[in-house]
Amino acid sequence: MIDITFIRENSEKVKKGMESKRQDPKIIDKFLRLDEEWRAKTSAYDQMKAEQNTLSKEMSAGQSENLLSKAQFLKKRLSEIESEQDDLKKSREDLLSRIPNIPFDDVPAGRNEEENKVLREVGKKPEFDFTPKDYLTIGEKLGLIDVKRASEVSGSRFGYILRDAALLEFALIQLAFDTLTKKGFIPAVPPVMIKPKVYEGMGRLAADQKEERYYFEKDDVYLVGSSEHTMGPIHMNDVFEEENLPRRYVAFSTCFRREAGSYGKDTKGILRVHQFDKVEMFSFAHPDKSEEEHKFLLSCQEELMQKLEIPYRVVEICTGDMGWTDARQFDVETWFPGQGSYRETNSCSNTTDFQSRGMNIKYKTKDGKKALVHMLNATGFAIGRVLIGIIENNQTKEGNIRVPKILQAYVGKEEITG
RNA sequence: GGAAGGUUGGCAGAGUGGUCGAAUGCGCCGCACUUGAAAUGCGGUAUGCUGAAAGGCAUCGGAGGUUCGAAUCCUCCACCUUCCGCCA
Repeated sequence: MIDITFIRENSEKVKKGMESKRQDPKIIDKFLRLDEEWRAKTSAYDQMKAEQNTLSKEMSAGQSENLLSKAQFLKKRLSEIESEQDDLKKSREDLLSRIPNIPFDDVPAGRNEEENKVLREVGKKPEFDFTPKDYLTIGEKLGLIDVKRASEVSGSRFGYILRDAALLEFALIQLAFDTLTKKGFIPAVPPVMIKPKVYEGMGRLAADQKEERYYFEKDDVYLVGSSEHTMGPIHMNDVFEEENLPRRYVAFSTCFRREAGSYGKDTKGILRVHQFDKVEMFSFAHPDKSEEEHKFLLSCQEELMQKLEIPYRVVEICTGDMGWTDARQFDVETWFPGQGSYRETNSCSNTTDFQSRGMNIKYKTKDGKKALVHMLNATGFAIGRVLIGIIENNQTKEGNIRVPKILQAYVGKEEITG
């Protein structure tokens, strides 16, 4: 959630920010109008309530008969005002949930992913003396991926990860945890179900995201789309000592996404599925240092990719393509030779105080005051997509897959063959 | 799934209709005393909204209700603890 005082004082800036994120800036005017009405109503309510409180005190001191009729009138009037106030409050909150985080001033402006800014390309693209195949052809032939059977069992956009591919999954998880816990990240396996109220606070049930979530009506819980969603709330209502920041976690969980609105997009294979596993980094940082922390998380992502010896590029996401909660976002895109293109495998976001406000996560400043922390999240390995990267980059002429050096010890072999 | 008990400020814990935003203790902060510390004494110590400020309003797990007035009474819900059942 965005800072309401900031909207009141910087409405033009917020409108521009919304426009740059391709949201309707008129929402701000509507919001400000309602906000003002709500404040007027609140003040009227408070005044009348004050009158009632005084009256009650007088009655407790005696002479209740004389004052009773006045008290009863106040009671009736108050309940009317209260319901008007409630309506205003609801509409106001509804509008608030339609305002995203505002990008930093120096985020590249742009409408869609075509205007993202490539910062660097790292690693040498493999050269093949044959036409490289796509991961699904190789994976199916070697018995590593089965989407046909998965679709019969579970529907479209599911996959079985089998044999050495399943072993590779655990190897990747282990590699990520080994690498990151050495840097002081706290290892975690979070819940994958989350209460609506908490989810809202994380900004992940906003108007544009709700359709993306799985929801169990009977239990009133959602399935998380990422371990980010339950790692942020681990410090709900906490106050950090300043010296304990940044606090970093590396979490593993399955992620669930309805993929609503992506019909026809990447329908084949396991690139875009309803369920996948992911290692995620999460950080709670001092607001003055969150940009620095953001770069650190990005460097961790790059380190992990470099350990796999797979070529990738780093992209700064333009305003129009950014996430709802983000003030700045980098993506790591992995080279997929079978497709002849870079595809998003990692994302790295600074949500500033957009999530910490909803979660009420603060730190104590040197002069004893409390202020909101900044919250950041970054993909470690999105397993399915990394597998694609490994398979396509390390394929051999014979249709086998060389196991990246660093994973060989985990998997127990140098090459995956049929 | 069944039964019982519980949820109050950083913590412990009092409080069963009005003077309770809340006793007391611990903790924490400040001051005094002290070479320093401990001990002791004095004072302070929840959050949010609103307001230029003074102040006002709200909050005792959550939502409703009764009442002129609710931490306190009623209803529903959530969570915790213990026991039974079930289960990896």
